[in-house]
Amino acid sequence: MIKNEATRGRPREFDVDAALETATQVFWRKGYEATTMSELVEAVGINRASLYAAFGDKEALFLAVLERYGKEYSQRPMAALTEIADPREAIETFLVRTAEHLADERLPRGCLFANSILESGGGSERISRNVANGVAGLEDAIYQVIQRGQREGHLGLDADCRALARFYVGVAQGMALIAKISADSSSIFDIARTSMAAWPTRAARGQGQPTLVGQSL
Amino acid sequence: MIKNEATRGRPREFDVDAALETATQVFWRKGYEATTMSELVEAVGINRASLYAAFGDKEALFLAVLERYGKEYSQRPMAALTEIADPREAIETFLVRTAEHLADERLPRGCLFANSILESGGGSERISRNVANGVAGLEDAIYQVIQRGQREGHLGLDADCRALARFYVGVAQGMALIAKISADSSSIFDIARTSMAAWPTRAARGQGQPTLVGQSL
DNA sequence: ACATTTATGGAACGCATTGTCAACAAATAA
DNA sequence: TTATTTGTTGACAATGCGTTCCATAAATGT
Repeated sequence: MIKNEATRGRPREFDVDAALETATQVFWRKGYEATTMSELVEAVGINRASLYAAFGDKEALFLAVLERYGKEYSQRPMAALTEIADPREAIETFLVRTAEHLADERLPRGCLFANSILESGGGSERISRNVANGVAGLEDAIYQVIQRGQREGHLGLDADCRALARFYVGVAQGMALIAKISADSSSIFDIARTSMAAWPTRAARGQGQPTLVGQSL
Repeated sequence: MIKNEATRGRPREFDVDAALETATQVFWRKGYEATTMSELVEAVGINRASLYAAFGDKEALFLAVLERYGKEYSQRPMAALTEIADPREAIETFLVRTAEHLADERLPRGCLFANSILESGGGSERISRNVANGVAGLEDAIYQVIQRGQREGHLGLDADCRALARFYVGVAQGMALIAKISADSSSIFDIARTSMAAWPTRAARGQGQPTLVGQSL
């Protein structure tokens, strides 16, 4: 976390959060490796040493950017998973909001998390772990929704909740990747819409009658 | 293309294709930006100048690597789309082979094409176009299979072939992304298997495509 | 044999990049 | 005021990067 207040000494002349937002845009557009500190310095509009003093080195700055991105940009899609009672509708809304996020022309292309995943391997270990944790958190949130839906009878007991959760995470990531290369945003909406056809209805084709034994994972 | 034969002069002491394969591994593991020429020189085991003489600069080498990767590694999954008559089985096999490719522990993590998508924006324009063309080619190949299946009556006439093709491309990309971060390869097989549940049967359950708030095409 | 062509090895160049330093400025606490 | 703490500034060091050059080695054609 970046400290934002000091009781003694000269106060900061720039807004930390605004600087972080600007840095986010640059990293998002160009990627971690390809972004230079000089670019960041110029974009943020402060001195080089001030940037280092406030955030540490490039890796620390990027980690702060990732954290802020998670709170600022992925909140709206993720919220659908807890706001909406019906599990199918919750996930559909999550996907649509994700697509809207990816299609927003005011923002850089793709998803910063997904972009960072592709870079993992060449980059630092901490960055990879950070992003991997974010994705794992998403899978878990989706899994909770689906499992609750199964308990409440919206899904058949034969549905594989873990596989479904993994599938919708994969769909979201696929959309993010396509959004990076496709100028036409209709692709990602096609993907979101089509993926909902994989949703298991309770009366799945001819499986045995549900047992009362709680199973899963 | 790289010339491999010369009638006059001293013959090359290394195998061009083997060098390209080694370079592929390095780029694949570390990414284009993060890979240095020194690493490539060391990995290939030849001299710096020889590498430049044979392939040109870093970008040209990477383009050669991309071309070779397309032929060497994506051929087997793609071949399923033309080999197998039944459209559903063709796409399912394509996905499974893709998953097998991604799960192969002898190979670097992820898919080189998918990994390279990130470089679009930070990297060169030619690389972006190259990768985008590859993805567009995949979408088209899948589209052909689905459309043929529709003509031959395997799919209902109400199926949206374009959306389906985009969906399965997105699934493949999502799998490639998950393969980068998940140590457990069961995730990608879950994704491949679950995505086939979105396949439209001829006697689709009455309602046709699910409704989705907001936009489409 | 000689001239020509190409590959090799190692050093070197020019430049970009990350990160740091010491001096100066501006605030608070006493 | 004075001391202290902290932010700002511009320049600078240190390193690593992609790329090229040059002398040498090894093949072919005449």
